[in-house]
Amino acid sequence: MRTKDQDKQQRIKDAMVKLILRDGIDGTSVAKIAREAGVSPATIYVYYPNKEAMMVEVFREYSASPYRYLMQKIGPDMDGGLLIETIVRGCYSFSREHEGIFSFVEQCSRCPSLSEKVSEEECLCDILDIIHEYQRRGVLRTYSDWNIGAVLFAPVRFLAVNHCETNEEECLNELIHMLQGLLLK
Amino acid sequence: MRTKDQDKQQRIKDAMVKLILRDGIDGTSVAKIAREAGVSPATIYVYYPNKEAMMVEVFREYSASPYRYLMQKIGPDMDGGLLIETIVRGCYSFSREHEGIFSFVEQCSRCPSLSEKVSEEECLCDILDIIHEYQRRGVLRTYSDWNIGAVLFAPVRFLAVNHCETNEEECLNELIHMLQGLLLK
Amino acid sequence: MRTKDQDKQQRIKDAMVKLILRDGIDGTSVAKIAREAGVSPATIYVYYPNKEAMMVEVFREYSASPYRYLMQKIGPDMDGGLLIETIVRGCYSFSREHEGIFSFVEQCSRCPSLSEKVSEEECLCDILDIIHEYQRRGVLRTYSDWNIGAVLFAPVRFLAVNHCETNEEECLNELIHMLQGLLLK
Amino acid sequence: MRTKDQDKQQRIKDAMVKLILRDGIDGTSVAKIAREAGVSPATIYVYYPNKEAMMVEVFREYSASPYRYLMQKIGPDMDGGLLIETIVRGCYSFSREHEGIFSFVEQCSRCPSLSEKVSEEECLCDILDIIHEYQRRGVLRTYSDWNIGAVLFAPVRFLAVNHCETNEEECLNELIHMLQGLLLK
DNA sequence: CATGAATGAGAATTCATTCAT
DNA sequence: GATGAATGAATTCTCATTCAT
Repeated sequence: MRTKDQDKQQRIKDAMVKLILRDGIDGTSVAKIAREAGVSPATIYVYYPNKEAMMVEVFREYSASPYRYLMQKIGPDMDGGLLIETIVRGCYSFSREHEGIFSFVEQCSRCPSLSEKVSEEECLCDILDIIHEYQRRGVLRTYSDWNIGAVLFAPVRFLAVNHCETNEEECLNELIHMLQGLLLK
Repeated sequence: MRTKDQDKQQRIKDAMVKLILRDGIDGTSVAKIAREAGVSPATIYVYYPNKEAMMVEVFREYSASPYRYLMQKIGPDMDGGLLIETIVRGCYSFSREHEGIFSFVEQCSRCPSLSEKVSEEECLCDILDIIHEYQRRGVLRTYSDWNIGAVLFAPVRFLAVNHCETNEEECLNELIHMLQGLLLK
Repeated sequence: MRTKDQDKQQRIKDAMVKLILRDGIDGTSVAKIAREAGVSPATIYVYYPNKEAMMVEVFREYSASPYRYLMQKIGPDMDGGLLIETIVRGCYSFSREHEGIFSFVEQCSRCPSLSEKVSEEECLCDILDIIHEYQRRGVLRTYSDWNIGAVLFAPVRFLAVNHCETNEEECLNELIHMLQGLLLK
Repeated sequence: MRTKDQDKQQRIKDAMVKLILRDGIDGTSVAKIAREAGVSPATIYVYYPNKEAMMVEVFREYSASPYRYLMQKIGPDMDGGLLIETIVRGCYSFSREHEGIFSFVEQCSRCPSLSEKVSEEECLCDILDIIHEYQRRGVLRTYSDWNIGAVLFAPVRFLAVNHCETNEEECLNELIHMLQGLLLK
């Protein structure tokens, strides 16, 4: 018995993400993924029962990853302003450092068949816990979770998606400033 | 006969939008669109040179439509608070009244091959002109266009995409309130 | 608009029958059929929605054909003995002259998914009407339809399937003789 | 350990027969058989060199089984009428009690690549020896072996295949009566 | 002996597009 | 302009079989 090759599965995921960044979900076939990953198309079906399930599973896995990335940047003793800055800047740098995953998740979350199977909510969970703590301590204003999520993450992703690359830095600083004014007490 | 043709082309667009809402971009073929529109696949090629061009053209056309929709709701004599409320509420109601177009544009704008051919910027143009006017009159704070767009449109779309249907109304009111605080002088 | 090519559809059926005779149902793919018929695999799907439906439709069509063949050989003024001889000999010669169709029908009628969709009964209908007439006229003994069908058709097909090619003629004569004794009054 | 192995091999055969009854020869893959048998696909290749050989071997084995089943029912001191009744009734009850094997053999015997490798003749052998004995004793008429086989087995299988389930019993009684008339002196 | 992983070849089917009318 | 027929290329996925343990 040969044992399942963890590395192989990772190569499949990487290939998928890379290709979807380049060609979009609808331009990415199982055969292409296999070629890019250096495995046979049939091998993919050892790891996933079908393309749809593969997409859902990888989407589920990666949809949390920007939040995991953020969690590592956030320290427990940050003040409110730094927290907001860290989140916004972190969101943006994630989209640059992990362009593939970022684009992959953005595409999947807009695709009806996929988005209904993975909820953004769950991923937000940990971050919201921290926000709640800051709210309890009177550092951040208390708005509903949906709106906190909406203003903290959507605008910076908007910038990332639309590649306003001129004045990137200034733009980001301004947004941070805006959100600090909006959310800090 | 002009009427007939335009009607046919409209049916093709409607079919495309309807199917992409239901099945996603990658689940929507020319044949399906033709069937849904009640025309022959070949007929589609009378109006568009190929599928890609069709997608781009319709995307281009519809990507401006939420902004056109907004422009009709905005009056020249609104005060700043109402302007913001109208924009946010308009964005949201557009996503509900034109679910297909909203989802279609969201999907296309995340699809690499399409998004690079249609810029969000152009569509924002008219709205930004109005915002600039309000800024000049000292009603709205002056932030860069990108950030104005980011905070005015991205969060409300975030709510629309994630279907936070419980407390929809409250949520929206809160967001409006937040943005008024952020943008009004 | 190109019109559907009746000849093309016939070539598809012929190819299917020919290949199933040679390679069996499970050795016959759509691609092989297409190649044999000189059309593209995709063309087959212009005529049939899928392979299963194609099989069922052609099976249905051909399952009646040995009986149609027989009907042409049977005259209204035959005496009972000749009727039986004609049926038995006709069955046998059909299996020889239309080896493909014979084998195709035999295979399909044993295949669970196909046989449940096409009933032998219907095909027997016309022949049984004639038998009934002979029974009414007191020429043939009255047995149930199922048993009439069973003894008239099954044994001769048994011979055809098992290719008892030595003494083919004698064997057939003997069987005719047996059935005349059994069925004639 | 011998027991274990034979058990495994039997499970493979059982799985094959069960699946072929349900899905037909062409719907039954090695992987499915393995899953149904609770073994690895690779294990099947421990017992058989390939699928074709497995089919042939099991077909050969099982093609004799209705005749073995019959042999157990036939006593040496039966009179001719009872012999015929026992054969016909036995054939029918075998098809009901061992539906899978019956359907499996029927399918295989129509499949060109398999039927040419297994001859019905051999299987009939023992039964024919008994028939010959009855013929020698002047109890049964002397017809050729092919025709004896044809009338004794084909009609009752015809009934079994076509599931004339209404009046099953009467139908069978009638057929027995017919064949007694035909074959008894 | 027994296995799950792995695969090249091929399955059925759909695709975007063009052809002939 | 409009169409259904036709198709080469590509799709997703399964196949029988072998490999490595």
